[in-house]
Order: sequence, then structure tokens, then C-alpha cells
Amino acid sequence: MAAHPIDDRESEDLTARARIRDAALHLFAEHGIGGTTIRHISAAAGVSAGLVRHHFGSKEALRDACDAHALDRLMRIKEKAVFDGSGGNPAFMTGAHPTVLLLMRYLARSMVDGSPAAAALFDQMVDLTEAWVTRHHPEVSADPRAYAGVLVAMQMGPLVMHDHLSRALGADILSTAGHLRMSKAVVDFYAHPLLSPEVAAQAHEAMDRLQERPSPTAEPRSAD
Amino acid sequence: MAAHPIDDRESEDLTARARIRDAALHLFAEHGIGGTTIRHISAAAGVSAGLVRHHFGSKEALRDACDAHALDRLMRIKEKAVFDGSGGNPAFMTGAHPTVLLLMRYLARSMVDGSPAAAALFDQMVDLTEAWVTRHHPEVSADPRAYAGVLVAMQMGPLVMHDHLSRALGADILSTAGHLRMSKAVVDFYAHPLLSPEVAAQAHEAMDRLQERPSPTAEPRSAD
DNA sequence: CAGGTTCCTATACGCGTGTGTAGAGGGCAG
DNA sequence: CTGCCCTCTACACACGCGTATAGGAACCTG
Repeated sequence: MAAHPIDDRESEDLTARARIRDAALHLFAEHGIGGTTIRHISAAAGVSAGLVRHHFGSKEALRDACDAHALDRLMRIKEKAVFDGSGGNPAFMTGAHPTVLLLMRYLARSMVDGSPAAAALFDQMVDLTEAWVTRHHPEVSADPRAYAGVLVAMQMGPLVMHDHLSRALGADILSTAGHLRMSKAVVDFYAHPLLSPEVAAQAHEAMDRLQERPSPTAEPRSAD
Repeated sequence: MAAHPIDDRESEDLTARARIRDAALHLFAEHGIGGTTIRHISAAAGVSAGLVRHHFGSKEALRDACDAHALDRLMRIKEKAVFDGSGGNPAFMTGAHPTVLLLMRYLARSMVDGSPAAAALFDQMVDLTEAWVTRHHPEVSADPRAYAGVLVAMQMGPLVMHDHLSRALGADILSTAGHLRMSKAVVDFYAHPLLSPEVAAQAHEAMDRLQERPSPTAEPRSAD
């Protein structure tokens, strides 16, 4: 019954403009940007199609507004969770919240659809991860940049393919319960190395050989 | 009737039908299904738009044909690599081949665009991974299904977001050299656990608490 | 009350889309 | 040669899209 734990939406969020933005966020997240029409958004928001243009100018500008809003809201929630510092593991706790789930889903979709804001977010996450890796785990990889990029991309995988993952698991990953189940599996994955040092070294050697003398088993014909 | 003049699958990929399929594969992989038009495909294949319809009936059927072809070709290459058994690490070696890169890129894109064949492939990979985990690493997770699903989704992450990853790394991941660089980082990632057993156990406890008494910091209202 | 600005709807235009149809060219039995 | 099937092109149709414009309704600001 608490009024202000996470949902600190502002008072003007009942305006048609906010309704349009929220509807667009939902539909963009679910059907992608190309798969969502302005008329769908206007219908979901309960307004006319012309009003969407009046408030946002164009579909692209609406997408930008959604990007900015999602980013802003997510950052706000994250930093608030950090300040609250409610013990345990804030990342997973905030991650289980429905609003955060929706926002991350939108961002994941936006990442695939190629939004500039999502690209910037990806780059920023890679930068942060690279700094974190070089600082705390410098021994892990000789190529921290690639390591960080791979880490970010892999972390986003389950979110981007949440529908496939949900189907394979028989539970909605973007529900609180399903997200928790997935998070546990992620922790299991992070806690146990999949490759032994010997196998890893062997793989590195094989790839080094491949790098010097490319494609020994490959056919000579080109791809196209 | 005695002789099939142009029904043999492999010998002549120079037919217009094959050219259309290959062009569609390229364009679908790059721009997605919704972002690719039949006219683009026909132009890339050097034929008229009507011929696309004549050979494949509809855009959806063409997509299905691309799915089937990509799957078939990828399986064929994989099993060939297995039979060749060229020592070292076959997975990374075949993964570095341009044709395989293209096919995997197409399937990754197809996965995001929601093709039935890609969904089936995802499920199949999860099944295989689950069987492999329960057989060789039963101690890793109490939920092998979720673990397998997460593993598959994470493995696909770099492929699905190859453009972002390539931008962040300053090198094309889908080139042979870039793929090799990424593969090394992946091996590094697989070889070192990111979470210590203590932290992992702590996270599990926190999530268990969250599961019993959902969202202590969150309000009960729904996402929309 | 008058005037202007903002919010909102209704309707239409231009365009690109997937799809349908008519028909031309060209090997190949009969 | 005649007829036929297959390949392939050119053209048109209907539809949904983002966008644009005109005008009504409500709400401040004098």
C-alpha cells in the first residue's frame, strides 16, 4: 500500500501525451517499431491518430521520446534502489519489478530495432563493464574490451529472446516469478566455469593457429 | 520425366530460384524480414518481382524456404566438420567460416523476427543443452531446464547483437578475424566464474526470500 | 466578453507494399 | 510445324502506412 516505493511517476502522467508515450512503449516493446503503427498506438491510448503527431511530431520522434523516457525512468529507479540499499542484491530485486521488466524489455527490443539511444546504452554498458573488468578481474582476459562486449551482449541475450526463453521454460520470463527463476539460472551460470583451464588453453591455441593460417578446413568458395 | 533437368538441389545454385533465395537470405539477415521488400530481393537477385512470387508463392513462403535452406546447410556443414574431425576445436573453426557466419546471422535475425523454424531451432538447442548439462554437469544448477535456456539465449546474444558488438569493439564480429577475437573472449568468459560461491549462495538466498515474500520494495500494482 | 493558444478529431494525400493477372520467349515431345 | 509447359516480365489493383491540414472544443489571459 506504500505510495512511493518505485513508482514515482509524475502527476502529469495522466495526460494524453503520457498515455500515448506509455502505449507506444508497450507496443514497441511487444511488436517492435516497424510492427507498430501510429494508429495502433492511438487506439491503445484512446486518442485519435492526429494527436500523436501533434504531441510528438513524427513516429521517429515518438520513438526517441520513448527511449529517453525508458532510460530516464530506469536510471531513476536504479539509483533509488542503490540509495535505498535494501540489503541483499539490489540488481535482482529491482530486476524483478514489473515496471523495470517492461522498460528493459523495451530497451532490449529497441536494441534489436536499432535505436540510437539503445546503441548508446550498449556502448555505455560496455565501457562500464570494461572498466569494471580491468579493475577487478584483470587476469580473466587479455582483451578486456572484447570480454566486456561479449559479457554485455550475453547478458542481454535472455532479455532480447525472452519470448523464446519463456516458451522453452514454460513460464513467462518477464513475470516476477519467471524472472526470478531465470535469475537463479543466471547466477548458477556465473558461479561455475563451463570450461576447464586446460580446455580453454587448448581452444586458445587452436584459435591462434587459425588466426595465423586461416580456415584450414574451409572450402575455398566465397559466401556470396 | 526420366531426367530431372533442374531439380537437383546442390549441383546448380545458379538458377534464378536459388539466386532469389540467397538474395533473400542476405537481405533478411541484414534488414530483417519486415525491413526487406520483395522488390529489394528481386533487384538484388537480378530478376523481376513477379518471379519471386512465381517461385515461392508469397513472402512468408520465401521466408520459410530461407529458414529451411539455412538450417539444412548449417546442419550439413556441421556434420561434415564432425566427420572430418580436423582435431582442435571444430565448433570455433566452423564458426569462423564466412558462409556459416552468414547463416548464423540469418538465423539469429530470424529468431528475433519470430520465425517458426527459428523457434523450433531454439527449443531444440535448449533440449540438447539440457541433456548435456544433466549428463555432464548435474551439480551446476538445481534447474537444468532454466540453466540450459539461459545458456542458449546468452550464447546467441553476441550473434543477435553483432552490430552493436562490432561497433563497441571496432571490428566486424561477422568477419573471420573479428569472430575469432570474439570467440577468444567467449572462451575467457567460459573459463572463469564471475561469481564466487559465497556471493552466488548469497544471491540465491536473497532471491529465495524474494520468492516467498514478493517485492518487498515494490508495490503490488501490475505493469500496465 | 473577446482573443489567442492549446488540445484534439476528422479526413485526405502520396507512397510503398504484397499480391494478382496477362502475356511474351524458348526449349521439347508429338 | 503445332501445341504445351516452364520461366520470366510488365503492369495494375487494393490496402495500410506516415504524414499533412482544416476545423472544432476547451481553457487561460486580458
